[in-house]
Amino acid sequence: MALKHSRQRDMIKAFLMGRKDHPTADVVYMNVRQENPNISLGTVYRNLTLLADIGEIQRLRLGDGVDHFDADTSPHYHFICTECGSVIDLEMESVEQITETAGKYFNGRITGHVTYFYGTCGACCKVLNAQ
Amino acid sequence: MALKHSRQRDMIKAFLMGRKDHPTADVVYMNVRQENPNISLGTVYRNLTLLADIGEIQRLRLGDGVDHFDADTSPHYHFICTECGSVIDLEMESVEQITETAGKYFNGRITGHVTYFYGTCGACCKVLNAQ
DNA sequence: AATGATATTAGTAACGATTACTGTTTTTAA
DNA sequence: TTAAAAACAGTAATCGTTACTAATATCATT
Repeated sequence: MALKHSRQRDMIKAFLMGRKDHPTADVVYMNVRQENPNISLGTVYRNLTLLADIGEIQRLRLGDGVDHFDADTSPHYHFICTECGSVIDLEMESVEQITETAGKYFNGRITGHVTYFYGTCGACCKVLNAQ
Repeated sequence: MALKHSRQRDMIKAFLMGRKDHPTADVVYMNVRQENPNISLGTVYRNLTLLADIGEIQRLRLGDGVDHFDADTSPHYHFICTECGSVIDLEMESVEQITETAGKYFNGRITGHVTYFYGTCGACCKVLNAQ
């Protein structure tokens, strides 16, 4: 099944690259539809999965029951605001030593870890302080 | 709404305490049903949510799209085998300094983090080596 | 022990996110 | 230009979970 070019896939990838938040499939659908009103939600899901499978985008499972997608495939950490739900990149280096530490306590093979941080984002902190 | 005693809730809690894997709601349902065939799946979900809300059990979102539950409420890390999907406790101390590190790179307030490790568990390593 | 207020239940319907299906349209190599 | 197959739009189905409702169980008060 050789990959064939698709205008829909290009639009989805381009949209994701233009965002630094981390949209869900539905948000991608809503936005890409403004440019191509005929695009199908299934097409969005299929291409997001395909792009994630070939490593051109990253799928984020942040525990809110909805998948988020990120065009930045470099390993980096995420922060989720418990007030507004926004997802923000953290510009910190990967803490790989945590994997090694975990390995000492485990008889299998640990190949990686997933970490996300939660709390209150800057904007929500302001709002809360103003109240 | 004062909490009232419920035999169903007791059974669910007791079942969870007897397991050191981390069953899903459906697994809890299947098992508790052997003792009480009339119990409803909704009752299982409602009580798992209630028990998690009052802190008697822990809800785990491990990124596989299904919630897992753990009667061990002490903060500890989990390992997920990418071969067989099993979830295993890691006996390592909490790495709280990762939250502080992240805080330096962020202008909001970070209150916690979620980390899970993945790789190949001991049993699956054996099987893979034997092949 | 009987009463009554209400928390909880079983059973089922509804929900939201995602995937699968199907007949049609695009892509692309020959 | 043609033809194989990848991708599509549209829709139905699936899956985990939550919401609803009438009946039942719990429990403090009599």
